[in-house]
Amino acid sequence: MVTEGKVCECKDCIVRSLIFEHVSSEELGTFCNTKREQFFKKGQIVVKQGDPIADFVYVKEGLVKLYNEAGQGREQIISIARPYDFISLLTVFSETHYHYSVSAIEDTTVCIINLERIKELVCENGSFALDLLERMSRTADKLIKNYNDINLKNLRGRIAYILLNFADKIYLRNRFDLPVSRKEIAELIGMTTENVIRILSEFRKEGIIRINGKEIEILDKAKLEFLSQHA
Amino acid sequence: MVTEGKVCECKDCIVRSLIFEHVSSEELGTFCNTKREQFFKKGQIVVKQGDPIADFVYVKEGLVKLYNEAGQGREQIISIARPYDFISLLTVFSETHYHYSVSAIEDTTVCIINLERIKELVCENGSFALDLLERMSRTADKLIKNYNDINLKNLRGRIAYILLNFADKIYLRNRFDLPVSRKEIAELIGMTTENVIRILSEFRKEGIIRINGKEIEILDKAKLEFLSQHA
DNA sequence: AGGTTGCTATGATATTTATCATGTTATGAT
DNA sequence: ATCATAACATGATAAATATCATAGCAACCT
Repeated sequence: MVTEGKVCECKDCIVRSLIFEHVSSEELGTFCNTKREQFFKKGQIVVKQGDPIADFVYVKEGLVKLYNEAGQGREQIISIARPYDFISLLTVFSETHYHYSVSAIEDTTVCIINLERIKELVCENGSFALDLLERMSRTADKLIKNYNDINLKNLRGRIAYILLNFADKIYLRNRFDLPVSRKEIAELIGMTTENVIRILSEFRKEGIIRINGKEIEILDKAKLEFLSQHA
Repeated sequence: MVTEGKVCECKDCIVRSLIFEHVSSEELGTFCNTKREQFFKKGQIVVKQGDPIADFVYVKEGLVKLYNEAGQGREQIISIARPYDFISLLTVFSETHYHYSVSAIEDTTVCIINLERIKELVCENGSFALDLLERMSRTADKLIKNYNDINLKNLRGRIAYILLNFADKIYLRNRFDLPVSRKEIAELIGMTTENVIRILSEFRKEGIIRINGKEIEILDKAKLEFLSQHA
């Protein structure tokens, strides 16, 4: 984990207020002295699988992917995280080394807090502890639901699902640039690269989407929703 | 959730000491007054998806399955939980209704604590809060790893994997009675019932296992381990 | 004890998905 | 601007998995 970075200009950081709404001004001041921001360009590694865990990290701005390097150069993408999502939440309290890697898929700024500080705050502030339990609970639940949803779908359903996810959850519009390659989409939803390309081409031929390189425009959202639900 | 049950005879409950090792005798006394045990016969439902969440539940003795009723009468089994595993951990802090059902797959005793009491303890006792974060973190991490492992395997690898899981993690021996049907195995590892039956038959013909109805004996563990890793 | 339902088992066939090969285009480095 | 590499795209074929059908056995209910 890169340890340099300037101290957070806290008054501009809306992420902080969402996370630490139960923290008093005094406690907040303490954090401001130690919290750091780090900027990563698209493609850079934020957290490396196997590195010792020292920090609590969350996304302030940008987009990252969480992935598992499964051996033989293979990757499995676990999720794509955006602002307000925690990155390392699921392992930092139970392991000494990161189980996943995190890298930026768009230019990204993360906030970094020493994990010991977080643990101290958990011990001192019950409301904060409960809030953290809630966020961890929600993150885990979402992942499980996602895994189960994906596993029930055929290949067309999966592509429909992920396109709708980009449109409705990440970019909030029907026209966007994919932040990842076809290969990475395959790693995220458990297909091969060629099949991702084929299904996207089918959707283009069927007039469901328009493709211009990385740029995707959804033309028939109702059809995508149908495919996502009934596949 | 069934609400009747006799008060816990705490001195016999080794589960309690594992979970609440940071709790003082005074706090423990408070819990003893409110914690309840409930017995469920194989097949009975412990927690029903959609029911409002009021309790914190864990397995004292026996075996349960966590499952998602996915519509059209279909189930997806998320995991099998045994003593010391939490059952409802992943949703109780972030939702108002259970996202999963839980039912006993062997005769099972669970301990039940009112969730508000747990939340109060989280607020009062920082060490307990940290311990709970660690357990939740570990549970979630295990599930994610399991999903990712399973998704990389073909059908023979999945059957090998689940048989080894029963042998090494649940029954701690190479000969055991399956606690679930072939259909439920299919729901756990994402296959069809017929394929589970076929692969088990293949393993029997290849001399890898011996099958006697629900009773399974592993004859060639090295082969199973190989199949689990290279499929 | 008998009947009903669910589970197990096997065979045949259909469908889905992966793999391999080849060519084109885009991107990044020099 | 050029070259090399990676990504995208398409076609053909193989492999894996699901589906459908049928029969026998086990478990549960009356």
